[in-house]
Amino acid sequence: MNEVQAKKQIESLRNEIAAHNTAYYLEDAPQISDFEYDMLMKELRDLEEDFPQFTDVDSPSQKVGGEVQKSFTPIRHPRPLLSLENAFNVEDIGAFISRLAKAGIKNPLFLVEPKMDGLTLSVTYRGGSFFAAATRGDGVTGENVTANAKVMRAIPRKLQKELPYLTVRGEVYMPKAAFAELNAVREENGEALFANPRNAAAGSLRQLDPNVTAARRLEIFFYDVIDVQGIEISSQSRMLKDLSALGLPVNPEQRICHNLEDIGAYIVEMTEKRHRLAYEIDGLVIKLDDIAVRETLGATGKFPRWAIAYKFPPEQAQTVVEDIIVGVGRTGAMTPAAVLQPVFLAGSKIRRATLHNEDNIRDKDIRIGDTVLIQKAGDVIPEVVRVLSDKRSGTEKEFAMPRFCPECGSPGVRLPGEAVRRCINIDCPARIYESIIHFASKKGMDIEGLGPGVIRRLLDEGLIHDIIDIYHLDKEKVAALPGFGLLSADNLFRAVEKSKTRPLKNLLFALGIRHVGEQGAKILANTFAHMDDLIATDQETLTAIPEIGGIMAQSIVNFFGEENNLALIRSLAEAGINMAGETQISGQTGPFWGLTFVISGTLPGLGREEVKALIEINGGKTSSSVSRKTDYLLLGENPGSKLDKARELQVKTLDLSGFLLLLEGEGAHA
DNA sequence: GCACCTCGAGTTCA
DNA sequence: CTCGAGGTGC
Repeated sequence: MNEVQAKKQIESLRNEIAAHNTAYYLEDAPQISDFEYDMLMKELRDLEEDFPQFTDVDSPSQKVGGEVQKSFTPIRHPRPLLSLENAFNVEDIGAFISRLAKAGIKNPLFLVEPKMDGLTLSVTYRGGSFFAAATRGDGVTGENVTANAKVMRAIPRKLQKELPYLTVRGEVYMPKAAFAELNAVREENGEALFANPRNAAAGSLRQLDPNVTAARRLEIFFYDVIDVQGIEISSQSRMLKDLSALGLPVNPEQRICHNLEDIGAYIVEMTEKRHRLAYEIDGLVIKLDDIAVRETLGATGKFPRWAIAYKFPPEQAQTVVEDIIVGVGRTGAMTPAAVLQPVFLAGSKIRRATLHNEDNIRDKDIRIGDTVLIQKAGDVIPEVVRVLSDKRSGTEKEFAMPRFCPECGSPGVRLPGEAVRRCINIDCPARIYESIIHFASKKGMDIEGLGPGVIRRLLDEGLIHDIIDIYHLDKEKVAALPGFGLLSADNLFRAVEKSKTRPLKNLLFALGIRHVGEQGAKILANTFAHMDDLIATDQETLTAIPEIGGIMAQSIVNFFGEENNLALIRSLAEAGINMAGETQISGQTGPFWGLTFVISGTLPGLGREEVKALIEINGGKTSSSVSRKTDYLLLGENPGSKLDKARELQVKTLDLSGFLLLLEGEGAHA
């Protein structure tokens, strides 16, 4: 094809796609199938790739799957969308029921529904017509996704009855089959795959371009009325019938239960049945059916008292340990990992699982060739639960921890009383590589664009050998690297330049002094006015600092006793890196003064570090684990074991909206 | 010396 | 998130 033909073809494809895009906005306009639409798009992309001279930012191909969308307008919910307390076993539900009994509720009636694994959407109708839709967001403020919800066929434009006003809450999901189909197409097109239907649904709904949403099959089940004029709501079961009569999709799978036994039986039934459902569920929601009774209960902290969410136990899978390999970390720690026969588990393909240390392998008696049961701890990190020993054939090989570093051959030493074996060679290539990653990381010098991949290449090409080389890179040589250009080399240089002004605490963390982590670095940077003061100090002075004991002090003194390290710091100073400490934030002020927070799970909208900074600015402290001294556990999505601990110790919990309310209200000590 | 808080270090997949 | 180990208070 010549240029002229290509240009013509590209234009006509763009027009055709644009026409279909507009058609999606119009009711009952003729629609092409998802498949045809994708094919048109693919053809356009291919052509644009072959003839980049015709590439145009306005092309419909550029609007799909591009950059992360950030321009949805925030919408404040009329009433906060509360999240539910979680139950992980029948005992938790038992406790929930006894709490109800204690509150004087006799013969309660429960409505139990599947807990859809999707994303919450609130939809508003005015005069019986679709008006707006918003995501849950943090519960108080969501994102306006009206344009996208409008193209979802599962959400009716008009209700069967003309209510003056209705805001309902539902869960958007992508059926398993649609998810599989979508991923198959994406794979064919060489696009990134979605990990699971929920991510696919979320990704499809949160699109700048509603055409993408329209092309995906999204469904919704409604299950709650936030606000209504025109009908009386007396019970959950009645409400579901009413919603259904209005033409809103409602999950037919639901059951009335009278007691813990009923609920337990339903859990058993659904645990088995859930794999046969067309959509994914991650638990069951147990609600008091009677709305009037609910109102006598109200809400505790941030959860309504009248409902609880049961979560299925983590999915487990069987696989075979094909090998056990040993990696070497920044400190020389030799960490064994199981290479697994790839297996799908909870939305991702698992190939490896950490085995922590040699003792763990011995305790669980894990051998190469064993069939093992794995699960994801906290829904993310795979772990070997146990060996299925009756599947042993006798050909399995016992694993022996190597005595020498697999990277450099130096001895690996295990100190008495320690669980890990460490490579003792300070110049071990693996250790240098990991040290540089640590140095450039976010909590370290925060050099954007200098991640593991780039560092690997710079090392391999001999452009860097050590940390200090980062500040003496040759721009032309970087630009000449495969995959690099003038622009990316320039960006890297700018990021390196920017890192020179980081606060001292970042530098101290970046240096990777043993036993000095994020917290330790912060304390040191607040105590010493300058790096030179820290270098000149002695062990005694260090030990006198709160939170710094003998071992940490020793480690710090040792570090600055090494000529290599001093030379590195001198060179860094010459390169212009900031060495001045921070003036301590003083004063006992802020709404959170004296309060300790622990964060669990992922927080929608806000990053963990941002929340942490927010707490500290307001005088509060954050900690990584729940204890009796914890004032609040801040709950994100999918909280892990910290929630169990908090419940055990009766620590108060907050979700993000409750947290923000606390901050605004300044009633933190009430 | 012990119990209990905290922190550090390593980790998986998209 | 989990594990191990350092720091502190009793």
